[in-house]
Parts: sequence; structure tokens; C-alpha cells
Amino acid sequence: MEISHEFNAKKIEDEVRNSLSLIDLQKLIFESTDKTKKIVFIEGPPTMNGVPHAGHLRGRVIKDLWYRYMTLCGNKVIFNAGWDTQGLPVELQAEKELGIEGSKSEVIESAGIEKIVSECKKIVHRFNEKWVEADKMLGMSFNQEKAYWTYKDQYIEREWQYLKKAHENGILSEGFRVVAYCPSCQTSLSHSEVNQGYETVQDPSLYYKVKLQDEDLFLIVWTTMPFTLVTDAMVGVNPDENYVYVNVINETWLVGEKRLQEFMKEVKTEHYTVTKTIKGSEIEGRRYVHPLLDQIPELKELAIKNPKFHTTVAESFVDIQTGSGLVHLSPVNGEEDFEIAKKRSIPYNNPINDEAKFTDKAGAYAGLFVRDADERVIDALRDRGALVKIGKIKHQYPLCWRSHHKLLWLARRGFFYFLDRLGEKAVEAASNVEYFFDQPKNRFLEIIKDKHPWGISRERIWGCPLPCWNCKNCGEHIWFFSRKEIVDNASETPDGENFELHRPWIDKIVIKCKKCNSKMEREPFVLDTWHNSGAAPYASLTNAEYAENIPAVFLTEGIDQTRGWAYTLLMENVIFNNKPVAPFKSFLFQGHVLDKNGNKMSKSLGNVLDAIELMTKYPVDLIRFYFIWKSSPIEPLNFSTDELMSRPYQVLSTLYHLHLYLKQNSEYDKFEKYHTLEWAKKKDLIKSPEIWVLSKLQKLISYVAESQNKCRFHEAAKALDDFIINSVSQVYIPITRPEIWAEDESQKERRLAIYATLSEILRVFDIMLHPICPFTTAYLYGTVFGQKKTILLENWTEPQKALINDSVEESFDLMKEIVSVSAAARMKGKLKRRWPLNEAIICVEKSQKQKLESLSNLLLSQLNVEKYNITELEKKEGLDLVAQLLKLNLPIIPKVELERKKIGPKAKQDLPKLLTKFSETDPRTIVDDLLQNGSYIFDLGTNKITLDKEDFIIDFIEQPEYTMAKRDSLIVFVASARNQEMMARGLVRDVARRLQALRKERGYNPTDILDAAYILDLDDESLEMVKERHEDLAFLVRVKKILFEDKAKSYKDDDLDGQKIRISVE
RNA sequence: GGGCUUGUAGCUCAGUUGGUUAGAGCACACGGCUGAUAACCGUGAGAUCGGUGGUUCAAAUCCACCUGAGCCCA
Repeated sequence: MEISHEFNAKKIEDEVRNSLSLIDLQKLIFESTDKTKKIVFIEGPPTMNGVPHAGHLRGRVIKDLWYRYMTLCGNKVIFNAGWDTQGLPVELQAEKELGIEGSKSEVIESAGIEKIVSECKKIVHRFNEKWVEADKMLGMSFNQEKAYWTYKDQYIEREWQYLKKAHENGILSEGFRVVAYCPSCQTSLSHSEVNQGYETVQDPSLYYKVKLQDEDLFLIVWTTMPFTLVTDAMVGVNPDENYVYVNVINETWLVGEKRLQEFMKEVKTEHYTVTKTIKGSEIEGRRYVHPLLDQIPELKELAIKNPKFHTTVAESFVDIQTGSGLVHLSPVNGEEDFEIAKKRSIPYNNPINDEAKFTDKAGAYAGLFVRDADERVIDALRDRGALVKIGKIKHQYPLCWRSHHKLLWLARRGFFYFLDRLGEKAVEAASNVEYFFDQPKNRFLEIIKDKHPWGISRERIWGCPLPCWNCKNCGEHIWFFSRKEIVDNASETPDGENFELHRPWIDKIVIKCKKCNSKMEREPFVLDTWHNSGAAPYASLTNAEYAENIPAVFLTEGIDQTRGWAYTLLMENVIFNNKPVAPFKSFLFQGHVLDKNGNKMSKSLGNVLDAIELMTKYPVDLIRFYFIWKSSPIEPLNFSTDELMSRPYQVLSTLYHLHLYLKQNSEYDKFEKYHTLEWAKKKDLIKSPEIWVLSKLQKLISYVAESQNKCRFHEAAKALDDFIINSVSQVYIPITRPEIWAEDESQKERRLAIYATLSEILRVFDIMLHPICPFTTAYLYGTVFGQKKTILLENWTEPQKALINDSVEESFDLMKEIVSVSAAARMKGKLKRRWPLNEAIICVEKSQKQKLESLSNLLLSQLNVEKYNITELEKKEGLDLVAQLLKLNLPIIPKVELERKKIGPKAKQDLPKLLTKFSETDPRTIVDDLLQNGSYIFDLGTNKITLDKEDFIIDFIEQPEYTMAKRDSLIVFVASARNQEMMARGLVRDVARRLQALRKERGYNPTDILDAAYILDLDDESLEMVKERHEDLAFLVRVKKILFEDKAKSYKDDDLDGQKIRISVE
């Protein structure tokens, strides 16, 4: 590779990708003697049901940054890719692509499980190609050959080991939970699917009454699903709300106070009286009589056996704004209802089958589809005098997004990790992890403290099968946790011993019950896909790798994975080890990527940026730099491509041109490898600019390492940005440029020392920036330095204490500040910086003078003055400062104003006179009097007013022959007068600047010596001055001669402070 | 509905245990510097610190409520 004159980021990427494809980088790293410690990273596998977008890139960039940083720091990092491949999203995509619709059983019947599974694999591989392509473009260092796939048999078998441990330790049990269920598709739906499907629908609005057992009071209960009376177990009230006793004809009803009027209107009852008001909490635990006990024997039995059954419960979730304020609770038909029943150990009946039909246990309702029972329930209530009112209601209710049927809430059997059985192990494991930021830590710990049971089974096809067989005859359960165990216990293996561990093949294995010798059936579940990815630490590694390298030192994923992957990883690892140990020592949660206006990226808004498109269009290193540099990894990031191309571009472009500058100049001077900093130091060629910039570099190295270690990547990137632009490009290069520009052979070693310094800076900088911008740095390192085969084989540089020099840094920074204040002073006096001036007077704080003395030559040239004078001042202000300046004979004129607030009360009606008198008074006399007597007396004729220094605002301006600027405690005066000589030198530089700009415009190289420069139309005085100094000018613009006649081929019109001139170089 | 987080200049972000006049960068205007650079320097304009109320001698900072946004859970 050869460095080109133009910075073309996309071309650089291609070249670097090509050259990397020729070597086995992973091998080189693992064989390198510099890389000693082996560590492992576990990739949180993305689901292969879509293509990568901009949001995915942020996390990948952070992962790769970490990998490269750790590699540079001397580690061998196992950095395998991983792909999440199973689960509902993939399965649904497969159904869609196969064009099959309908219920689960219909799907299975029409397509067959095998076809669905094969389609799932196709989909997963199709999307995977895109992901691998994106990773390659992004420069991800993942080992793709060793990528783990969650659906592979090998992975499944290892995942089963988690189940085995859970089974052994009693964490894994069968249980029930209430899920949203589509009766048409005969499938349960996830929460996100349910949330998609809310629509306004019409439902019955049923009010019925139940009598309390021990009081002559009827509870008025409301529901929109009459059929759930068949599974009724409780009536809920809100403990904090008021309920009223209402006399109606010859009964007393209990209704929520807030709903009383509305309710009475609905039931068309005008005459009623409220006799008593109570809080909901006061009727907790009262027994009521369910009106349909005669129809449902099981319900009656439960009511007889259990005194808590059919009682009132006060629960804060009960909504007082709808219905009657009292709601009936059906544990098997409502999530909250179920939780409450469990909490209160209240039993429940569950007479509903897979087709959502009532079973024989539902007595009079047996065989009916549950929703079709609504009418029958209402009739039965009416017959028994328990019906209060049946109406209709329009409300938001979830429909199945596929079949558009109303969803039902049903209790389904399943397998659970009962996490409460882990005791405090999980909480302890999570507390010992480093999270870098407090916000996600708090949230994560809260979630874990919940110990909510984790339902790990799903009634699906495409997933890791639950290896549990069930005997329908005697109820025996048996678990096998490996292929070998299954095969050893199978009486038939229709697909051979190496059958695929998925459905449908695993379902064909025949196992005979050991107890009754009947044919057993596999429990028809697959595992929650979160269980798949959560098993990655053990399932994706070898036993040895797991034992040695887990807990992993660092993992990172999006903030949404707090409840997702981070949680399942932790829980599974605690279960697996049965010890309070997390599979990660630290976990960084990343904020999400939003669009440039801060909106969530979503398909419906159409603001999702395709990752591959983005990386085709924009330089990858800029994208990477931008993600890292823009904000803290924990914060959400508003992604704007315009912003991406602004500052990040400038940083990389500057870095590139610095390398170019070094290469071009150093080659011209025959700079060799042995011209190191050591060499320069021995020859005493290191001057203050080098000391300064190298000292800054050492501090930068420490700062960047510290920031990376704390995951403050953005702070590291900002420090790198600041150093390369503001210290190197803006200060070190301009200051040393005159020395580089000289061709004097006697100064050659000094030039070589500058190259040695720049080489050191840029090489170290490339290494530090490499984790963020791998392409540009690999290219620059390769073309300019190239000591190692590739930059990743380099080592992170340790800061050298010997190069830190605080006092030179301070002096230098002070000098920069003074030059900046002097520029402000020149600005005020309209004195260009390239005009030489006679004198500068600099006022600094005590003890700063000496610091500047060491830089006197630099200071002279930077200020562009003949001489300067430094004065140290005591830190003072107002009158004291003015007094000090006057005493030191500095060129100031005191400026005095009246403090109106203070003098008002003193002067009162004489104020106008005082103001006139004040305006006629020389400020200097006021200042002198204040200094001598502490006060000044205004003689207004009629009376005298004495003012002291608090009554004045005292400041100063410069004397007319100077121009001045101040900042904090710095004051700089610049003598504004210019003699003929200075004017001439300034003019020559003005002209030179314009000619140089023209040279560049016309494409000449800096080193070319051209024949002539032409200058026309100067006024007589200027012409004379330039003519006198034509040799200086010729040297400055690198031409053989300066001509003042019209002989050039073409001219450029230019403007020299108002003079219209024509110039040319040829 | 609940939990966690967040709102500072047109944009992107700093702002320490509460403490003088709330800071940078980008963009804008004017001027300057420059033969590595799409850089940089100076001056200017630009902020009721989301809103309301409270605690305090003193609030961007602490508390309460309201409001916009994000994530998770229901």
C-alpha cells in the first residue's frame, strides 16, 4: 500500500479489507509472544429474522472496540460470533413464506413440521448472510468460522445440561400460567403480539348479584366475559375506594361510590337510598354464594371444601372507574386473577381444553366453546334471579393479529424455573457485577429481586425441544439430558441414532414407560428462545473454555437486554452452578440508537437505516468514530449522517494529512529508522515544543486507557480529537514548520528530531485510535510505519513518566493564551497578525514571568513583534488594579463611571449637577484623589458631595499608541505604530500570502521552484516597498524572480486592503 | 397502570458536596491565520437550565406535583 495525496476513506477501507484477507490475523495474534493472557467474550446473539440496521451497529462497534483494545493490551481474546436462530419470530416468518395460514394444527397438517423446520433453517441462513456481510464491512473481528448457532444439535445437547442442573436442584417444575390464547390458531401469544392487536370491539356488559353468606347484602359484580363465571373464584374490590350500601326496593346492594349514579342510570333505577359507606378494605374476606353452583359440581365442591373460595378480596389493581366497582375474578382466565389466587392460596378449577371448549368438569356447560357459553350463563343467572342487567359495551380488546379472533386468557400447563427456590443466590451474583453506570444496575437488581417464575416452555415447533417424556397411562415423567441417554433408553429410533434433535424427529423416538411399559410421549414443548441464548456461556464453549474463562471479564448489549439476555444469562448460570456466580464480571448496557430527531427507529415511521446501505454510502471508520465519540454508551444516541460527516471527518482527515506531511517531509530529508527520539535526545535536539507535545501525549495515553477501562469511550474519543487537532495540528506543526521549511544542511538534524517526534506521536496515536477506527489506522500504520505485520499486533503504549514535564506544559499553555490575547488586541487595532510590530507589553500573574522566559524566541515569533516586556501583577481589580498599572507606568488611561445605585441616595436632588460636574472632571484626578485620600469631593457650588471608592466603577483603557486586550488575569498591549520598514515587511507577507494561495490554486507542488511571480496595479508607495524587498518575496513564494510588468499568460484579480491588484505565478 | 431513566443555546453535549457573571463544540455574522487539513484563532449574537410550587441566606443542582421523551414490565 502506498499513501495517496487525497484522503479517500472508502478506498482505504477496501484496501485494508483486501490486505487483511491475505493473512490469518487470528492465528498471528494467538501465536504472538506479546499476547499472553487468554480471555473470552460471549456474543449476545442477534435473532436471524431480519437484517442489521444502524441500531445494531452501535453495540457491534463497542464490542469490536473492546476486542481490539484488549488485544492491543496483550490478550488473546476468544471472540466468536453467535446467532440466535429459533423461536416464534422465525417460525412465523416460515409460515408466512410457505404461504400457510390457519390454526397451529392446520399448519402442521398442511405443511408438516419437517417442512416448517427446513424453512426456518433457510430463513436463518438467508438473514445470516446479510449479518456476516455487515460485520465484514464494519471491520468486526468476530471469528465467523467458530460462530455458535443456537439450533445446532451440539448446542442443544449442551443447553440441556442447564435443564439437568435445574431438574436436579428442584428449580424446574411443571406448573400453570395464564397466557393470551387464540382459540382459532390454538396458539398462545406473546405479550408483544397481544399489544399489536388492540381494537375497539363490542362485548357483553353483565351485572349480576351475589349474596353474602352472613349478611343480607348483595354484591353487584361486573364482567364483560359471562362465561368466566364458570371459573369464578373471588370478587375483587379496591381497598382504598369507597363502597356504598344502597337500598333498592326490598334489597340492599353494594356498589362502588364513584360508579353509583352511572350504574343506577344503566339499570334504570331512580329510587334508591344510600344507607352506609365503607372502604373496600373493610369487606375483605367475606364469603359469598355463587349463583350457579347447582350447574357446576366441581365449583360447588371447591366451595364446600375451601373456606377461602368465593370470598371477597381487596386488591389495589381493581378499577373503580368501570362497571360496578366490584369485579369477579377467574384465576384461569386472567393473569392478575391467577397471581392473586396463588398469592392467597385460593384453589381454582380449569375445565377448558386446547380447543377452548369446556370439559365435562364444567357440568352444564360441557362441550361448549367458551364464548358460546355467554348466553347460557346469562339465562341461568336470569332463571335464578341473579341477573341485574345485561347490556353491551365498546372497549379496547386484543384480537389475534393473524386470525383476528378475540383472544382469551387461559391457564396453560408448562414448565417453569421457580426462581424463588434459588434463594438469594441470583441477587448476590448480580450484586457482584460491575455495571459501569448506576442506572442499569439499579434496574437489573430490582428485576432479579422479583424472583418471578420463568416459564421456559413454549407450545411451538422450532426450538430446543424439552427432553421430557410423559406416560399418559400412569403419569410417570422421565428426563434425558443427552442424545446418548435418549438412544440408550429408546425402544425405537426411526431416524437412527444420529437423528436431528429437533421436532419432528425427536418426537418419533419411542420410549417405554418403566413402570407400566406403555408408550410414553414427549412433552410437546420447546424451550423459550431466551433460554437458548442464555445458555451461550456453556453451550457455545468447550468444557475447558467454560471452566477457565467464565465468568467472562466483559459483556455488553443494549439496554433492552436488562430484562432479556443479561437476565437469562445470569439466572441460567446461577442454576447451572447452583452458586451465586454470574457468567460475567462486568456488563455494559448500551443506550439505543434513535433517528436524528430523537424518535425511535421503527418500520412504521420508515426511519430505519439499513446497516449495509449506510456502510456502503458512508466511511465505516467515521460511523464507528461517530458512535463512540458522540455520547456516553449508556445514553440514547440520535443518529445523524450530517453530523457524522462533520467533526468526525475533520478528525480523520487531519490525522491522514499529518501522516502525509510527515512522510513527504521526512523522505525529502532522508529520515531513517534509527532517527528515534532516543537518538534525538542524545544529540540534544529536543526543544520546548517537543517537550510540550510529548508531555501532552503521555497524559493522553493515561487518560484514554483510564476512560476505556471505565467504559467512558466517548471521553477517550474526545480527548483523542482534542489532542490531534488542537495540540498537534494547530500548535506543534505550525511552530515547527519554519524549521522544517528551511533547507539549511546545518539544521538537518534538528529537522530529523522533529520527524522523530512526529513519528512517535502519530504511531502511538494510531494505536490508541485503532480500536475505534481500525481501517484508517491500519492503513496509516501500514503505509507510514509498518514495523509489525499489522497494527493489531502492536502493544498499547505505556505512558513514559520521564517525558512528562508539567512546567514546560504550563509555560507553553500560558504562551498560547498570551498569543491568543495578543490576537484579540491586534483585532481591535485592525492589525493583521502577519504584520510585524514593534513591541508587546504582557501582564501576567506573579511567578509566571519566569515560565515565559524559557520560550522567549518562540514568543517573539508567535507574537510577531520586535521585542516584548513582561510585567508581573498582583491579583487585583478595580481601583487597586488601576493604581498598580499606573505605578508600573503601563500605557493606560483610567476610566471612571459612577455607581448609580450608590450615589443616588447621597446626591438626591443634586444628582443632575453631580453628573455634569463628573463629566467635566478628568478621571485621572479622581483616581489620584481616591488613592491619596480614599475619597473624592465634588464641589457643586452650593454644597459638596464626598464619594468614596465604592461609589465609582473604575476600569481602564489603553493609551492611543497601543491596542490592548485582556482575559482573566492576562493583559496584552501591542504598540500599534508601524514604521516604514514594518509596513514594507507586512506588505510583502500580504502579497506573499496571496501568491501562495494562487500557487495552490494552480496546482503547483510546495517544493516546485517556479520561474516568476507577477504583481500589477500596486499603488506607487506599495510598489516601491515591494520592489525593495523582491528577494525576500521571491524566497517566500519559491520563485526565481518577481516581475512587475504585464507579461504573464493569465492573472488573478485580488484585493489588498482595498487595492485592486492582479497577480500571477508561472 | 407500575418501575428505571431523561429534558441545559438552533443542534450535540459539560456543569463537582447547592455558592460569584451557567461552560464547550457545531452551525450563524464579521474579522484574522494558513503551502498537510473539509483545520484553526478572535469578536459578536444566541439560554426564563421542560413547567409550577416548596426547602434555603443561596437552586440547573435538593423535595413535591405536572408535562414531553426513551427502555422495561403489566
